[in-house]
Order: sequence, then structure tokens, then C-alpha cells
Amino acid sequence: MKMRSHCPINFSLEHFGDKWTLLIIRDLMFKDKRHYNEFFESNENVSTSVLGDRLKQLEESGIIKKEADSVKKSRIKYSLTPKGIALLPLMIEMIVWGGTFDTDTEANQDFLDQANNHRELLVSSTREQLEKDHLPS
Amino acid sequence: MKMRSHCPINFSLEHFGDKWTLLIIRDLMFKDKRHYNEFFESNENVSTSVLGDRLKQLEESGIIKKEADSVKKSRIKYSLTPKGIALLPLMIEMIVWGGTFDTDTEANQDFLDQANNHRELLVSSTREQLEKDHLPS
DNA sequence: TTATTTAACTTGCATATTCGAAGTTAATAT
DNA sequence: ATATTAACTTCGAATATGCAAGTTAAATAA
Repeated sequence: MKMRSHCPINFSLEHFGDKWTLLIIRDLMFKDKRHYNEFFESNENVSTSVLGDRLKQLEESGIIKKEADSVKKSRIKYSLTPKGIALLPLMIEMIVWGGTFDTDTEANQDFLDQANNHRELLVSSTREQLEKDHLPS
Repeated sequence: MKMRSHCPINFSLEHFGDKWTLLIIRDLMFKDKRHYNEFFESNENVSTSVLGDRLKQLEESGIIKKEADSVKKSRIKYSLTPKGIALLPLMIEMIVWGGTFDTDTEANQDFLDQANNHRELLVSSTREQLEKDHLPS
């Protein structure tokens, strides 16, 4: 990967500084989506070519991983890695900022209140659940 | 602004989901840069056309504002608005993630330690300083 | 006073990236 | 045997980006 600089913000942007990558992470993290077609059916209408490309890049950078679904072996299941789960605090801040400044937000008010008033608890309980669902046991 | 959805994460991405916007915010927030040519001279080599476009969009969405420099009246000074200062927690999480996973990071280790161990204090003290420097008194 | 420099853009064009529609492959389900 | 589901690939068109050059207006230097 060609890096413009080793500024940590730039490093983050090189990994997910585009309009689509974090929507896939959102689906994995907060919407229990684990399959290609579920990402494809999201509200924001990603195209198959962009979706395929982003999934590939996320896997290459170790943020997600693919595995055969335990039920149907032809089906591919996507999981967050520890590096992907580490994006949780950032994602929460994205929700807080967007939920605060979009007058028509769909953000859950309880979630916003929790994020504002009991952030540590929200982060740790969500992280625990993600580790159960995504990391090998 | 055409919005793909009112998901708060999508709302955030519509505002700064690209490779350049948050680098301008970084310069304003952490590097004391307040002028066009200072942003232009950043390590990441933004082109003038993209820089001009992003400054315009950030102003239109109320994240930054322009004003005449108090010293030279021909000079334009950029400031963060409250909506821009509200990006501070998000920016700190970008620094933490990037600083954690880039083996060659330039991130300041003290800053990372503070963000990990005394986050509230780091946020509030930085916010206070930004309010002094950027908001009208 | 004239010339040069600085600052903040704007424009035009070549290149690169992204998009959307359609096609492909392989494994089920009927 | 046929249809459907899932996960992609491919390709031309639309869009965004990068680069060089040009513009404007004020400030400083000769």
C-alpha cells in the first residue's frame, strides 16, 4: 500500500477514507450482517463492483476475514478481526456526530444518550458481544 | 446535499468520507494551521483544485468558517465552528486507531497514552483550547 | 513609483477512480 | 431438469482527481 505519510490520521484515511468502507463495517458491527448479499441490500445502494473491491481491501488490510459458512459450505461468512473490532470507538463517534447534526437522523436516541453519558460501558459491552460473535472461540 | 440515507454514519461519511477533508480538519485542530497556503504545504500534497473544493464544502456545511485576518486584511483566516470542534472525539479515535496499527507511525506516544488512559481529560482540555482559538470571544 | 512577491484562489485538461448494468460460476432448492 | 441464490467479474460510461498554468488583489521591495 502506497502511503502519503505516516500521520496516524492519514493512515486511518488510507484504510477507510472513502464513502463505502465504513458502511460495510457498520453492517458487520451494528446490523448483524455477515454475507455479501446482505451488504449489497443496504439502503445506500452500493454497486457490486465497489462492494467486491472494498471487501477485498478490508480483507487484505486485516480488518475483516472470510470463512466458509458453517451451514452452507458454499456460502461465505465475513467476520471482523481484532483490528476491525478496534474501530468500535471510532464508529460510535461517527454515530454521535451524525446523530447530533442531522436534523432528520435515524439514530437511536437511547444509543446516543448512552454514548454521551455512559460511553465506557457502551464501548465495553458492545466490544464483548462483537468478540463473542466474530472472533474464533 | 443529496443524502443516500439518514443513517448517522452515512451522514458523517457524506460530510467527510473522502481522503482529504479530515486532513484539513487535522491541520486546523492539531497543527495550528489557519491559512490556505499552510494546508497546501502539508505532507500529503493536496492539489489546489481539491483543496479549494473541500474548503468550500466544509464552509457550506458549517464545519469551518472564513474571516479576514486581523493583521493583514487581504489574508483569509479559517476557523473551526462548534460543529467542527465537535469532531474532536472522532479525530482522537482516528489517531488512536492509526497510531495503534501503523508500525511506522509518527503519532506521539504521550498523546496515545493520554487518549487511552485519560481520554476525558484529553478531550476536555483540547476542546477548551480550540474554543479559545477558534470561536468568537 | 514601479516591480515583485505573497496569498488565495480558478480554469482546463489528462488521468484515474467509481458507477451501474449485465454476465459468470457454482451450489442448492423445486 | 430447471430455477434460484450467493458471490462475484467485466466493461463502458460517468465522475473525481491531479497537475500545470492563469488570475486577482494586496503587500512588500527596489
